[in-house]
Amino acid sequence: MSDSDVLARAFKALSHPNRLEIYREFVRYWEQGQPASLADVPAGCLLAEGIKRLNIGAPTVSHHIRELVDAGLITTSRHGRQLFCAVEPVMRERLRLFFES
Amino acid sequence: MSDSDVLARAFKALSHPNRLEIYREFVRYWEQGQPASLADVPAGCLLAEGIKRLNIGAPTVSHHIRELVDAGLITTSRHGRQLFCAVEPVMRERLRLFFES
DNA sequence: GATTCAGTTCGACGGTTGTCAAAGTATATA
DNA sequence: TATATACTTTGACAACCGTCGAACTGAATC
Repeated sequence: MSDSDVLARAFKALSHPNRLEIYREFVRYWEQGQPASLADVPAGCLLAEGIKRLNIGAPTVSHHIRELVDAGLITTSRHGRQLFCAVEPVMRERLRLFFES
Repeated sequence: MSDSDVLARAFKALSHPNRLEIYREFVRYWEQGQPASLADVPAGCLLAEGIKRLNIGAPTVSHHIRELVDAGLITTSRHGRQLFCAVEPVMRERLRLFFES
C-alpha cells in the first residue's frame, strides 16, 4: 500500500463528524495517559459521556471503531467484557508531519 | 459550523487517494512559492504531470478541485483561461495542530 | 444454569460519492 | 469571425457509506 493510500485511509476514517468525535474522545483520555472504555467504568476512565452524546446505536459505534482500528489510528484491548481503546501515537505523528511544511 | 464539522470536511476532501494526490501536487508547488495550473504552462509552474498520471478525466479533476476549495484547503485564481491553485496555509496549520499532542 | 452485560455480526435501506460522456462557457488565437 | 484551449456543468450510473433492528457471542453475576 502506497504512502498516499495509507494517509487517505486515515483521513477517510476521520472524515465523518461522528467518527472524528469518537477519535477526539480517545485523544482526550490518551493525553491523560489513560485508555478509554466504551462503557462507564467505576474508576475514572469512563468514555461513555462523549460518545453517548452522539446518539448513535451500539452497532454503529462498533463499526466506527473498527474503521479507526483498520486505519491504524487506534488500538484496542479487551479486559473482561469491556473494550479499551487507545490512540496510536505513530500514526498520529505521521499525520502531523503530513501537514508540516 | 462546529470545529469538528470543519475538520471532518477537510479530512473528507483528503480521504480519496486521487484527491489527496492532487492536493500533494499543489503542496509541492506551494513549497516552492509557486501556484500551480491544471495545464502545462511554458514557464515553470506547470502542474499537469502529477495529475495526468492519475488517469482521470477533466470533469473529475474539476470536481475534485471544487471539493478542495469548499473544504478550505486551497484557493484558486483565474489567469486568462487557466486556473491556478494554491494551498491555504491557515487550514494547513489548523490540521497540523489537530494532530499535535 | 439462567440472566445480564458489553460489544459484534448480519442484512437491509436510503443517501452519498467518483467517474465519465456530452454539451456548455469563456478566453485566447488565427 | 471561426477555431482552439481550458476548464465547467449536467445527467447518469455503479459502488460505497452510515445507520438501524434483530440476532449473536462471550464474560460476569445471581
